[in-house]
Amino acid sequence: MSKKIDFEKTLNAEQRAPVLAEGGPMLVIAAAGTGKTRTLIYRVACLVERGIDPRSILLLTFTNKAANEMLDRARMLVGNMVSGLWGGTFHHVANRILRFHAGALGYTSDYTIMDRDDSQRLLRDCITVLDLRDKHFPKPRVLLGMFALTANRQCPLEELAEERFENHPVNPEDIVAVHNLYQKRKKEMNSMDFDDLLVNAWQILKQEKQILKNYSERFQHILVDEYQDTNLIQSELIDMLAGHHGNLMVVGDDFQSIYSWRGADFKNIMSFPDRYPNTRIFKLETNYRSVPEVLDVANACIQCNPEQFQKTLKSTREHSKKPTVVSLADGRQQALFVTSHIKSLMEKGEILSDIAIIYRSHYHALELQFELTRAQIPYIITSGMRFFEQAHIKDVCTILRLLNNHNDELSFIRLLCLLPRVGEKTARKIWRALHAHFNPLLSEHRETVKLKLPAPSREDWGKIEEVFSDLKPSTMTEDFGEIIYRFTSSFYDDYAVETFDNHKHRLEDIEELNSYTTKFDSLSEFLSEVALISNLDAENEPTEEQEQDTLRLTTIHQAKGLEWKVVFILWLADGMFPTKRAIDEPETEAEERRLFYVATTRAKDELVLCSPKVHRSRDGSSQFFSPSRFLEELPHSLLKPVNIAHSTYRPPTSPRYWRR
DNA sequence: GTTTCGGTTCTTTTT
DNA sequence: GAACCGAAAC
Repeated sequence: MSKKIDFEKTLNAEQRAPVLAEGGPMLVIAAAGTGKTRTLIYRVACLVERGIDPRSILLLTFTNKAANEMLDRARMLVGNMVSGLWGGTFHHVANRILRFHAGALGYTSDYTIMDRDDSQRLLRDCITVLDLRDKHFPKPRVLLGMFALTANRQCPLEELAEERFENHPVNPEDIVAVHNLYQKRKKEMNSMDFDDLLVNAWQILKQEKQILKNYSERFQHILVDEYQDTNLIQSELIDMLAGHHGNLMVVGDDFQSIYSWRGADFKNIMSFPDRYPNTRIFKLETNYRSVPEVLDVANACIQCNPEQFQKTLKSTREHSKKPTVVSLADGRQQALFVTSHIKSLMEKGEILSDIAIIYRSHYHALELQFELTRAQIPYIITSGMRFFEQAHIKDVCTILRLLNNHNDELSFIRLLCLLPRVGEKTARKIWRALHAHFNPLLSEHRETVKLKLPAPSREDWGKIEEVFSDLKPSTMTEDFGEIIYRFTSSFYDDYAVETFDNHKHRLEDIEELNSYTTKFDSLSEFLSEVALISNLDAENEPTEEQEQDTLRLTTIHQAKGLEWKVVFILWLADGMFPTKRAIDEPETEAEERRLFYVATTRAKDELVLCSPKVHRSRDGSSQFFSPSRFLEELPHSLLKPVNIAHSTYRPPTSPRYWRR
């Protein structure tokens, strides 16, 4: 039994009010850096301390990282009393519900979760099947974005398509046809994409009254983080679960709503008091994080979004220096400047893990990565290619996925395409010959594949067969890392050496994947996690030496909720940040501004805003930019300008220089 | 008929 | 780099 928490001492009055409140609906408007996470954790701790069974608490977060952090910190407060609490992202919780009840929608509980790459491949095939492949037909990634919006906002796809392609030679009916086929194919494959997880969980609770009753009776206390970024489906899921008892605490900040492109609607937070008439509203406005000079910039920035509900961050910290704006010639000079500035910070005794570089888009940091490597400054990137989305990781996972779900066409195709002289056409033909069903453990199934394969690939197929031929059933449930080991040693090691020039690195990744399996009790659980977690390094606890001394590079989206002593924001140029697409689109531009607000409020002590003038493409062309409107619209007195664009720096002459 | 190879073009943000 | 397209090779 842990000792009593002293709420008086550890929380301020603003935080204490929602933490110690009785039940009922509560809306906590928590501005950046005001202890939002702290409030949620202490609320959980308070409930547990009052004797509430942790199993009746549901804590919904936006990212895996936030969920892990909260559960860890709650554990520190009340010890193992939090075990049994359901905490995680909406997708995790939806998945957990669906594993029990997917049958009600015609799935089996072993359904596969498709990641973005899977969805795009399937979509590409649907377009081909319907004979719609054409230069002017929208790309899979565009369609996928639209499908996600219809799913998460429950609005008709046809209208969305008409609006989106008003002046394009695209027939909205074709888009609907692709969508229908896509939905059908997923079901045949016993697979769900990310949106299906939410929509199907919602569907089950809507149609199966008894299931809804069970869950809503179980979860007597529901807490939701980052509520401003929920979409319609998510808010309805919450409303269904919490509807009866209304013991619902949502925490958020409309200023930090940065996911509307994914269907998030900050009207959810604005209309919360209307949906729950006896809502108590709490406000957290005392910022403990940033020096006043940083908050002045943040406050001034968000003033430019007239539609927002105005509130002002109050600082508790001593005055310090103003944020600097650095004018730079181009991206390379920016990289050089950031690198040398970091070096001088290190000389002053700053540690790397207190510094972060944040940016709008992944490619904004490319030149910097190059320069940091040259300067031997260690860094970790919380963005870009995700660990589990890399080709070699996905290749290895195909056999596990097929063992788990025999209808997983995408994995079957991917597996066969690893063989020489086998491409998509051949693989699909064999899939049809198997009647869209392949159980790797059945020798007759494996034999059918062998007979249909072209001669040059049969030898390699034999190597893959070895993995399954004398597999003990216990291996599949207890030690599926063994399957990965067998697959690599008999087949994939050689394949990797022939296929990738960085095979050594890739094989190390596979070993890491293998050791990761030990954390899981079942194959199905492991595969779910692989699909739902985005980045092994970023979302799991960093190892000690990483935490000790590495610089962090991250997109603003992924920096949400985090803080560093020193923050650099890259590419504050009109057309980069805000992006070209957002300029003169009032709503998107407002969202970009909120993004800038999120970026600035990550800084505790020092904020450095970088504004290069020229972007050099790899083909040698140059693009000129004005400074970001987010800088121009701020009162100039708030910033300290530094101009090094006209120093002795000479831009590179050869574009080839950039090729790595 | 299919796969593979080589050249070209483009990169928002994520579960 | 990776996704896409057209041409060469099997």
